[in-house]
Amino acid sequence: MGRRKVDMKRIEDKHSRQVTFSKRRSGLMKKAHELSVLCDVEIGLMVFSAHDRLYEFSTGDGLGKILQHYEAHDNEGESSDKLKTYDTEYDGLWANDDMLKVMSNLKIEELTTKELAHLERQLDSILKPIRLRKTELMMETMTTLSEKEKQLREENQFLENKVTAIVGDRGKQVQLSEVNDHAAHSM
Amino acid sequence: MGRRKVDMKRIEDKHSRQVTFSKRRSGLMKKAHELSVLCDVEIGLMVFSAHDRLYEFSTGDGLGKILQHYEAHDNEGESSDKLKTYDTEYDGLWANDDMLKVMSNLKIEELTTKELAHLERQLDSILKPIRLRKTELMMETMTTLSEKEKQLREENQFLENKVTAIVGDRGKQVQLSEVNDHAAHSM
DNA sequence: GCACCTATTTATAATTT
DNA sequence: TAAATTATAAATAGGTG
Repeated sequence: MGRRKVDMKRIEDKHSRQVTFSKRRSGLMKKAHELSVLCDVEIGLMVFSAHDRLYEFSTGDGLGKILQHYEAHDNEGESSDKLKTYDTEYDGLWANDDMLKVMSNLKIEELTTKELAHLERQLDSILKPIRLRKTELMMETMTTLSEKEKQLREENQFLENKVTAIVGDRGKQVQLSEVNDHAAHSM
Repeated sequence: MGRRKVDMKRIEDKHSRQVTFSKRRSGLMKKAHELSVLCDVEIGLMVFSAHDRLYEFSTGDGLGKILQHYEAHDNEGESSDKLKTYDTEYDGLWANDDMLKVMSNLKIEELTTKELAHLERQLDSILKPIRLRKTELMMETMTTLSEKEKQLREENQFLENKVTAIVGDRGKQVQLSEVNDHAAHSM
């Protein structure tokens, strides 16, 4: 349903895939919601991004209920209870901007495995754009310097030609060695 | 998407509701399947009809795997939207790496905590020297370019002085504008 | 109910801003 | 880069057999 028909196979272009994932994911959530409302049925939907982020939709108050329903439905119900507990108490804990402040006051030793895992993901998320930005800036600097170098080389060439034109070839030989001596001093 | 727009509320007519349920349910399943294929992601979807009949869709071999994934996931899908923005930055992290091959053959879900910890340490120790080396190389390049720039500036200055000394101040003015025109062309 | 039809609405791929 | 726009593909409401 777009400008053109799309092959039903993995989208190879990374960027397109991400964009499509975002659009179709929300489209799917919307449709799930509509079905649940129009037909008054229970629905549970979970989508894991390629990098394991969870996006979910469910009727009622959370997938938990739906999962219980599912398991009650006895589909060879596996999934031992030991992993079943998931707490919502940390939701929104990091939503504010003062994360750094909170972080610096945390006593790592006192955190649970779950909290540490959460923390680790958060830190990685923060670190990534910082590193990208650093690389970006360095790339920019290098490009600028390269251009400057090119320009200076050309000015240099132009001036050399000027000198050659004025004093002739013999004079140029002398000058070039003088230039090199001069330059060597500045290193 | 039909002969007319439909209110987003429970369809009261039993027959219409059933028909719509059937049509939209398969539409939803299809969309879930498409998303999973196009974007290469894991999806679990369960729909319970009004009469408690289960309709499900899932990638891989069954909802069981997806549910385990979900339950192991400590339900962080609801947390900080701000950080979710950076999701895309992870794309391609392994993209052009031999590591990708190794990784894709691993069944992460089947590894023990100890094995995962080991893997993590290994990855970290691989990542660190790569990053250090990259920074090192970029620093080196920038330093070299800076030095080259400095040297060229000095040669340039020297040549300019030479020209000035030979043709005098009036000639120099003319030449400098010529130089600038010349340089402008190279940008 | 199911399969097909088709006028319309909706979703979305590509493009623009 | 992301948000908005646009052109087109796809889903589907209401109907028919």
